[in-house]
Amino acid sequence: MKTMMRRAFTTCFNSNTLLPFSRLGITTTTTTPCCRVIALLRLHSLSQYPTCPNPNHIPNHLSEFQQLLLEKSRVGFDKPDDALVVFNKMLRMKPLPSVIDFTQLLAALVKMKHYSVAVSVFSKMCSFSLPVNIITYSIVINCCCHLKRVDYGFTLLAAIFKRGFVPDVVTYTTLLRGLISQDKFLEAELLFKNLLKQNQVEPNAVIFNTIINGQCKTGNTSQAMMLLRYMEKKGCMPNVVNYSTVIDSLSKDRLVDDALSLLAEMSDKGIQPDVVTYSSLIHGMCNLNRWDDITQLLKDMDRHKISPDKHTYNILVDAHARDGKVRDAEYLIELMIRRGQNPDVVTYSALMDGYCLRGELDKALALLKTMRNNGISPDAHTYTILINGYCKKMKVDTAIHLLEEMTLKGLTPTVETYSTILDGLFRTRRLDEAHRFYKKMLNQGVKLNIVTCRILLRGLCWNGLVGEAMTMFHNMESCGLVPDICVYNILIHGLFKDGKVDEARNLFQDILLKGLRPSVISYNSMIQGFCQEGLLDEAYKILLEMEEHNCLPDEVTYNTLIRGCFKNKMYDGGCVLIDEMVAHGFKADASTTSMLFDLLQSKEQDPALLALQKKFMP
DNA sequence: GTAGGGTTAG
Repeated sequence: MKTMMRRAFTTCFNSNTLLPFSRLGITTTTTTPCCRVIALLRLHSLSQYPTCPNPNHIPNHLSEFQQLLLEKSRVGFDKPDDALVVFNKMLRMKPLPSVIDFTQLLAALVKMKHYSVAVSVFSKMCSFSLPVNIITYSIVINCCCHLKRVDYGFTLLAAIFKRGFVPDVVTYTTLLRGLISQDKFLEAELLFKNLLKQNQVEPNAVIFNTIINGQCKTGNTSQAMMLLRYMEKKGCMPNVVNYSTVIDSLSKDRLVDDALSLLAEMSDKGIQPDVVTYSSLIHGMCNLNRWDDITQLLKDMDRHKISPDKHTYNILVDAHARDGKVRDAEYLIELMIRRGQNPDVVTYSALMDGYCLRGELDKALALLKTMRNNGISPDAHTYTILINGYCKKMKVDTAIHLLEEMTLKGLTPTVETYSTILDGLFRTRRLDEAHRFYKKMLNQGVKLNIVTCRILLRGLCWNGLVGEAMTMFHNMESCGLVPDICVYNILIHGLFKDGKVDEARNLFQDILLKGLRPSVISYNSMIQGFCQEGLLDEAYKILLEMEEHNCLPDEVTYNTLIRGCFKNKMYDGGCVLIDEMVAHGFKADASTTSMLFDLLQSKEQDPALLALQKKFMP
């Protein structure tokens, strides 16, 4: 009897309904697509790397100063004072070193990231009336930008004009980058437009890319694409960096097929893609689990004699680790070492994330030690991954201990670190501690982001404090945080769970009023809420509304509604929906299947139920 | 020949 019923299921719902292994990313065969990726990498014929020139070789035609400087820029200025020693030596030289020599000193300091020292050397140069030129100024403006003082950069621009120098395209590019890095993209765009309008600069691919990149980073990839077209129209041929920037942004937006079109386009135009172009695309494909495309891209790289670099390997290690394939990730790391690409903190953190996702905390912890033994310092992100692993296993005390440890090691916990622990405290229902911890993180000056808000709202709802969640929701905008669709979804779910149907209904209506689009999760939450309350009519109306708003129902939508029908003894409706679901290519999930299983065994004498039993038992 | 600005990984 049971076998017969199971057979009925398999014909009706296709196979592996109960255990959709492949969709969980768990595969038991050995010829998975990602294995092919690894096999391909192993066969990659491009393991020859250009030999580096001997870094210890110092040409003997350099001046005494230049030798000193070259030495310093290689070993680095241990203390900023070293640079001042060199500077003072230069001041005593006869004849006085040239403007190029002094500018080289600044450039060497920039290379060591001693931006503030460079600025103070420059101001000394000015006070001694030493010669400077537009290049010197551009370097110092760049330092100001790195020190988050783009305003000083503009003060220097004024000084440039005052002294009769002419800012060039590099000067302006530096300033634009400074503005963008300080979230002043609109100002940057305005300045750029004015520079073009007034013919102040002859724009090149770099300055265009600065703006293109700014548009990409502010979520306007389509505008970046338009600028790519515009620069070409203006006679400035886009290069591989311009294309790679847009391709990367498209890949991040999951528009990988558009990214592939751009790749084809650049090849048509004779612009050779490089390892960055391919790595960006591979990253995009990894996010969508499009393993066949990854294989194809790696083949293309091989054909074009482009070797994967550390970034490429890190992307692949991360993709495998996140897919739970830690053995493959480990193997990729071995492979990258053999290919001369040294794994770094990003590589090992990705692997650690894989261990944590599988709950293999011992391995994750052991990896932390391995990293240290290999001279790689775990950073704040590494610790956050580990902390997240412990929180997900409900071992919040260990997580808090790790937070203390990282602080002792001089690492600054980020908002992600704190949010992770907060989530752990909520999950373990340690409400008082969550509250205290939240206050503490605010006192630390941590700036909340939208993810923290989601954690707080979900934590409050989860613990039956929907009222507090709603209060927080109403205060969000005063903190400069705009609720997104996830926030609405969390609250709708919470309100229904608390029986607050009217409030949930109102909030759902607010979504459109706020100019947001309900996601499939929003609709599913509404359907689930209405079904729970026995409001099947309203639940069904939501399904129709989805179709009106071009939001395709998914497996969860149908399963929720079908279970709602069964629970409310609407067997006919459930039956129709099952047919519709199967017609859309979806299957019953485990919970619906077991519910139906029970119904088929039921001895209840409902005519609709009998019809249902007849339908599923041949 | 000589000094400055651009794209990728958690």
